[in-house]
Amino acid sequence: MPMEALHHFLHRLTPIAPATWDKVHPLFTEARFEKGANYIREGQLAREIGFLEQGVMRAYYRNAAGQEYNKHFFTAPCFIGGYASLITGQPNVIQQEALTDCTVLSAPYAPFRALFDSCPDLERAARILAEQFFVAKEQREIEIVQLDAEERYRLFRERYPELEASIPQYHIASYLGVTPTQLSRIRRKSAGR
Amino acid sequence: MPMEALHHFLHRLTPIAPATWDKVHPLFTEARFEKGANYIREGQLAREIGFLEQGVMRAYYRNAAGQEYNKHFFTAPCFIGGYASLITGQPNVIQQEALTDCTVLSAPYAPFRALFDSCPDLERAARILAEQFFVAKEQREIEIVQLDAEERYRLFRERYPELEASIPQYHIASYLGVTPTQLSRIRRKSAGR
DNA sequence: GGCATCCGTATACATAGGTAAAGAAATCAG
DNA sequence: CTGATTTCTTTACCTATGTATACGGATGCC
Repeated sequence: MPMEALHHFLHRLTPIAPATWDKVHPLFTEARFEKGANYIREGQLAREIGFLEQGVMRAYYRNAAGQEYNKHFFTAPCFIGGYASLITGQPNVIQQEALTDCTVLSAPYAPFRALFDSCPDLERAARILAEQFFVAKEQREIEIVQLDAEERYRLFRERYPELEASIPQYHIASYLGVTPTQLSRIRRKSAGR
Repeated sequence: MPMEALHHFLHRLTPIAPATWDKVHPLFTEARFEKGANYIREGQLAREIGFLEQGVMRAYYRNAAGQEYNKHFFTAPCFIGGYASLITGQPNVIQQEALTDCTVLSAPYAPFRALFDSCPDLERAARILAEQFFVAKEQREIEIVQLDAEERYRLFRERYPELEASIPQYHIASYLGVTPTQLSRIRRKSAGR
């Protein structure tokens, strides 16, 4: 089956009728993004929903001073894209960049969402996905506020054991909300263990 | 119409068929919570979904050391309840406390969610609600990480102009992620303006 | 009115983490 | 291999904010 990973991912959210899948999958087309390429850019309206088949991406926010904050690391398989912009119709404030060579399935969001009317199972998948996104965000909020950088680093290593060795440390520092300097101090301190 | 505010709130998310509303509203019962009362407690499974008709509540997280972090202020009308716990089935880690006398419509979540099967419009409302929750969380994450406490205070005052005068400042400090001491310093500094 | 409690503010000190700059190490291009 | 570039670490110094504590004003109870 083509787009096996996407089909499987949706199915784990909720059972998807074959008739629904027949309408969904033709919307998606495959594209490659080389390491360093941007999937979405800030300032534009998001119009596509993406599914990361292979690779690692980062979603980041860049403030007026040009400083970047790594909001999230996407590791395949998962949905990507400017979700908040898709939902609100406001210009996107998040950028997403390939940290490795990536394969992405991409679909225009308007016809995808239009399928919700005739495919309640697809809308259910979207509901569950949004709920999971919310839960993840809530958990991250508590981690940011309650844990210090050292504990957040420990959690990061547990959660993304493969990532640490494969991406630059300044990206990790940015995800943790500290400078590379501080991450280096933390690493030195915990090196004994 | 009874439960007018709830009906109106749902309708603003997406049109709700009369037949759907006829199944939804009997699930809800009204309850009063006096200032200081808890709506949900940590450590238990959330089983109810609530709708705040009147009043102000705070959602807070309490860590092992007993320190509290005010995650959110609910101002009627809005949904309340241990949303993450309802979704994941994991024990609730958030508490919600009435900051003023409150009126709440409460429904058991299991039969509410069961209506999604026969009422796609209700599932759509739930999807849109979850999406809005996610967008709000994403925005708050960026505020926490990108803004310093002084700017977050300025934002808080813009966003909840009535709240500042009506709740203790230590609750505001906790929402901002600083101590009352620090909020006091910030207030002194910006008093000139 | 008088007392107790709670809350906001102030002060002194401690600490996590930022900034800047430089050196060390690793990676990459030719 | 070699030089250039990028990344990681270290150091010195500085700032924001936490902790602990004390004080004073408000509020409420008797």
